[in-house]
Amino acid sequence: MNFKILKSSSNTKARITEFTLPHGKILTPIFMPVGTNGSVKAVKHKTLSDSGINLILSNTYHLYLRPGSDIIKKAGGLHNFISWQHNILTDSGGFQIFSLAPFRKITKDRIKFRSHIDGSYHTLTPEDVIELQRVFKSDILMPLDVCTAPDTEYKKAVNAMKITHDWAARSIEYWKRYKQEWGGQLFGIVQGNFYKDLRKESAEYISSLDFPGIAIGGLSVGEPFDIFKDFLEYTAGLIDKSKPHYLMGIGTPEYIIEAIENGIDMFDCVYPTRIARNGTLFTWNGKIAIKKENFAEEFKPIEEKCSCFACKNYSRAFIRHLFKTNEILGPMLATEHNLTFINDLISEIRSSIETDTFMDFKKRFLGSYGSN
RNA sequence: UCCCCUGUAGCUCAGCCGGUAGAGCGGGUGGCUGUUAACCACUAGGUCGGCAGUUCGAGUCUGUCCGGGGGAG
Repeated sequence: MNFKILKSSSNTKARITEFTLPHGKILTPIFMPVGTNGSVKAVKHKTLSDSGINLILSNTYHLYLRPGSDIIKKAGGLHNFISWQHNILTDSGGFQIFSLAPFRKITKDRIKFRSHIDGSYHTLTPEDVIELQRVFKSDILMPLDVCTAPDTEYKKAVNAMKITHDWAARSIEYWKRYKQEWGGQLFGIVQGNFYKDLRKESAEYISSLDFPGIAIGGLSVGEPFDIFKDFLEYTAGLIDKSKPHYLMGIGTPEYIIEAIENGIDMFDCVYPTRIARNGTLFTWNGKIAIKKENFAEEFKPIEEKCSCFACKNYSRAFIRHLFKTNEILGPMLATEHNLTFINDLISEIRSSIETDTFMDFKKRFLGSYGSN
């Protein structure tokens, strides 16, 4: 994978790194848009690649249920199936089974659950989940893990962590048998809920295994921002620094900045794309809800400093009109804009790390963006 | 001039045999963080055209005036 740290901030843990995946080189920090079903909702693949995005996230659980791995196998893998020749990280689906399955039972060696689509019964082992991602030919694979809610009692958190660790070891063993086939990289996931001793144990254990990258899971699951920051800082400080760091499921500009400050290299989130579809847009002066009446006659772009297609061609008034009339173009333009905004934010952050002025940038950004 | 229909929230309209009003849209607010989400939740607006009757009680019945729409001449 050839992981290299290109630049480190002197007064924070922020860093610029690069590594190579089967479908091209990754420069971090990087935000991965979420395309659960192989499509980032409301945007074409070309729109993504044109704006420099070369790593998206898909979901093993969703793709396993629909269309099923047989079809993806017949298509020649996920890249061919969805017609995306850049990198794909596939999440395992542990989080989905945790968050949405109406029925689930986790035992020591497998997970049983019912489909959210038709209620059908399914069983997956950690090996099955790696096998699915092998069929997909994912560039980054994630192992099945057990995610827990913030209010989970200690004993249950311990149990979930132990199962996660056991499955991590099994996943890596299975992956090692086949990884040469296509070069996909398996990341480990740190759990431990909101207990520092468990976070420490998990970070150390996952770091001790032979994963090419380390992910932090189980954060940003409903806890207050201060708790998130506390556990992020604590956990990120304990993972192997010679590997890429991936914080799962964030976020907003504030969360992203916090993550980068703590040495996180990669993150993914539905937030920018989902709020876009729901009519909320990022600007350097904070978010705006474009459907509000006060934008009805604003003939300027969403964000003057933005170079996205929406900002180059359309006014706030028109985009509001698209949303009010329920035109599909509204969510499309909004999504493109929000992804561009996050990309621009991250490239500014990268520049600030280059010049070792990350904290100055953070202060300046939050000063104008606000902390909403 | 006569006849019929009609006047209820910003808009379009519901309100059975009378018991002090609702919806959709629009407005406002909040939410969305390893996607079951172009979604969800909450909220503000009405002396029911005016006046006078009947009635214990009228948006609902009666009279009349005013404003719309249609028809006949």
